[in-house]
Amino acid sequence: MSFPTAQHDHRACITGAIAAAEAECRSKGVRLTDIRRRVLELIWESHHPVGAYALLDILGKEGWSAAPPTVYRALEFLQTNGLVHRIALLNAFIGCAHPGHDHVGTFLLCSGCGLAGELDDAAIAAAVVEAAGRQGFTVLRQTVEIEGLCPHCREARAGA
Amino acid sequence: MSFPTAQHDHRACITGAIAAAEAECRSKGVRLTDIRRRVLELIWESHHPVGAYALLDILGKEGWSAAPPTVYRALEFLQTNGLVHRIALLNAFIGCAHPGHDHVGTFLLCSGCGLAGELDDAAIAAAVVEAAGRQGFTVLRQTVEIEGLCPHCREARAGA
DNA sequence: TGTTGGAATGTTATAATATAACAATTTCGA
DNA sequence: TCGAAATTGTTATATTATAACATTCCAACA
Repeated sequence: MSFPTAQHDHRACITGAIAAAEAECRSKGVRLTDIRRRVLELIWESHHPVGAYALLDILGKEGWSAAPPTVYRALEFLQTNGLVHRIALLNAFIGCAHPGHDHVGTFLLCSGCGLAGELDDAAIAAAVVEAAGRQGFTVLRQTVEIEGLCPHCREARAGA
Repeated sequence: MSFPTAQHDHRACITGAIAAAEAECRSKGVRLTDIRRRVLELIWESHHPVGAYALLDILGKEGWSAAPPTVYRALEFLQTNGLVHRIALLNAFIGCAHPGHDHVGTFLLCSGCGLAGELDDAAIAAAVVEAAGRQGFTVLRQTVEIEGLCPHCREARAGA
């Protein structure tokens, strides 16, 4: 699973994600340039899905020559290479928990705290393909975004 | 099912949708005003999901005093009352095929022709709740958007 | 029947998200 | 080193959505 928990080591998580991205890019023969790597790091450093303009602000403060296309290009590269996902409901981006491993993007979005987690659930994907198939529809890509309450926020709400 | 087929009577479909909306609003004690009804009709008249600004253009040409808030307010009302759905991937709106009947929005979006259909599949919804539940996550709302090829476009592609 | 209060709409301005188009620079193999 | 392709810089603009406040409408009530 990958819904963030309190005790996970976020620093190590970022380092690992970058290392995995480096490996993935090497194996694909594509270039994880400075700006692309930095955008990926920023996305992983955030505890929530991040918007393009939030990334842009940070890059600007860090001294990068940054305009919207700078960020959107980096994001496009990262998406194309399976390193980040775009959450359509939020217009925001989140690091991919399983780069390289071809998979469907399924996300849990907590309405309480804003945390997001990626789910890799074969049963959902299968049910989607099955239901679509019954209509003669060929599935190319699935977007499953689940809004609700994470364990922590549910507790908090129940307690109140 | 509700993926549009060639032989369905679109005119009758719109009339029925409006009648259902009237009934739904009456039973809820909310007002389907002229502008709200017209927006709903325009959405049903379109064979594809429609963007807010496309609606705005049409309303303008029809002589309504229309600015963005006009349309967005109508859309918000229609969404709140379960009469239209917003497709997050397209920033566009589609008539709800099952108003009144509380349900999850699951959509088939054809990448070939742009047609969209609504699916009401209990198995997908159940799989989502099940998978989320295993993470201790309480589901409030599901967004399932399935991109792919409708039967017609698949044929066309295969033939080419 | 007049009035009054909340709902709905009008209007102007602007925020937030995303892309087009073209120039300049970098990279990397031939 | 040269040249083509990829990447980045830069300016401008398109697209989607909301804030804020004024005005109008409408239904319930005195």
